[in-house]
Amino acid sequence: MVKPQKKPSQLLHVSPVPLYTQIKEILRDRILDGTYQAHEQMPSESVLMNTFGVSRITVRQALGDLQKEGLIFKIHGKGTYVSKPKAFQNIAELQGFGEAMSSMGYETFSRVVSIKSMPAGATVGAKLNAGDSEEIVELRRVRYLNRAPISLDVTYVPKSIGERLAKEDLAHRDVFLILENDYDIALGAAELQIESMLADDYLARQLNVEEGAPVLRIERLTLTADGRPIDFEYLYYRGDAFQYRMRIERSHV
Amino acid sequence: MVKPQKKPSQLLHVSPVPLYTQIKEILRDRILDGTYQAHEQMPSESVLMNTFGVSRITVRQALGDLQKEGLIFKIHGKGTYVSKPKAFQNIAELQGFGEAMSSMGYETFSRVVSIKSMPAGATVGAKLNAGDSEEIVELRRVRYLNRAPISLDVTYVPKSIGERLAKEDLAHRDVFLILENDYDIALGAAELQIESMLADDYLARQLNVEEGAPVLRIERLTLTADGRPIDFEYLYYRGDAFQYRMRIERSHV
DNA sequence: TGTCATTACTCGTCATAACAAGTTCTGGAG
DNA sequence: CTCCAGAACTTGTTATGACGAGTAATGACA
Repeated sequence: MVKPQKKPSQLLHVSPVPLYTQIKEILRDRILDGTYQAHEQMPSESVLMNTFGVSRITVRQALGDLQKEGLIFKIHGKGTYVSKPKAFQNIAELQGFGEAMSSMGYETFSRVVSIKSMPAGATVGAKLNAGDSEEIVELRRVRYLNRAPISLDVTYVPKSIGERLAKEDLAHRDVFLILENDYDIALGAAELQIESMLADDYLARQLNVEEGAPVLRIERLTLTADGRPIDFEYLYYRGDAFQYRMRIERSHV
Repeated sequence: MVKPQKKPSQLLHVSPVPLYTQIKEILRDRILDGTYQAHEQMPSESVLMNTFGVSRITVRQALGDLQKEGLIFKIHGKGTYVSKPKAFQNIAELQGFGEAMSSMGYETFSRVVSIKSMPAGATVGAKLNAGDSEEIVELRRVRYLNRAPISLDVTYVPKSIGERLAKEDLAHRDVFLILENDYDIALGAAELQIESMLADDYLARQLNVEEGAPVLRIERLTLTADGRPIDFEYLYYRGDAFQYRMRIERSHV
């Protein structure tokens, strides 16, 4: 029997959005607007079942999602509680190189080493969700900080974007900012992978270091807000001259 | 009706560990040992129900947990697939080494190289908000992943905490988890600094690499939830054997 | 008064059942 | 042969029911 609801709220049973999502949103609102105060109580599952007129499974799925978000936590045998509002946003923020440096007051510019169209190949193709033989654009730049070379950036973007980027002032403008401001592409998250390696001959020349010097190698795949990969880069930083800094938050609990 | 199991494996129905956890472990093992190959299919839910002799709810809970761990992903209407092992591991979340690795199903342990009390000194003192001559505890551990040395951790904590830690099972337990669970210290954020360097003689011996091999050097200052520094570490990772992965979000929009 | 068993609450686990909503394949109609 | 409807799969959502396990308050007994 699917009795929609008697007294309770305006849950839509025929809606395209599932019940547990609707309940999750309602509860989240109540937490954020203070209806449920930080660090105590929360109606029990059976109470929520009655107020929303749904089954326990549905309530538990809503609560489970909120727990994953870190908004609430549960204690077996006692109840469900509202977390302290601490863990809101990751301070780990996605920034381009120039963005980060200029916000710290450093003078930067980039020298474009090369920019060319080529087949994606297996590795890059997989990252950018393109076929091996699909044409993409590779952009190589050396970034300078206070006139000293600091990193080599090898950037891969889809051909459509690469051809537009080629016309831009890449020496002074950040790719991230061009994508966002000029092309109206909302950026979402990035996946990073960091490792340590030794400079080979090519890298050593570009970064003006000895061959065999330590280099920080970062692989970065940037995604748009809706999750499509749009920019894949290898960043080779001089190990002696740069430190990658970030701040990360402990999840919930 | 609680029919234990007919043909299937050795699931313990009376065990203190829930069925879905047992199934999760079994499936994770099969993924890690290659029984289920990367990036294609996985038995469907109904197949798993039959093979394990459990209900769909139980299977789904096991699969859901594995998905949260990033080992698998699902496609509505198609099936469940094994993630490519590269597929990030997680997010901008503060985790200890063991925590991160064991959640991926790897076997880890630590060898305590030394643990001693000493004056903080200028650098560490500044990080931990202590006077130069204040006594602090230094803990050196080599972390092993599948029996191979993977990193050297040099940890500095206030004397009061260090003396308690000295009595703990540091070979198998994460300092983060001890602080949170046993000492009731809520952790907040951490500040990281990453750079690339070459292994010196001492590091080379500890990590079993050649002198001059690339090493990832991470400086990490961990703060409690209320912002007090509590743990300052230098982590030296073998550059050839480990990659530091993370996912960060674009802030504003 | 102090101890302990009972009870009533909480969340945790698991079964059975049904339908919805995607995907893929197949077979029949044109 | 092409195209499209439908079957046969998949995962997604939801209901109902039951018992287990942890917590806290009650009340009886010593």
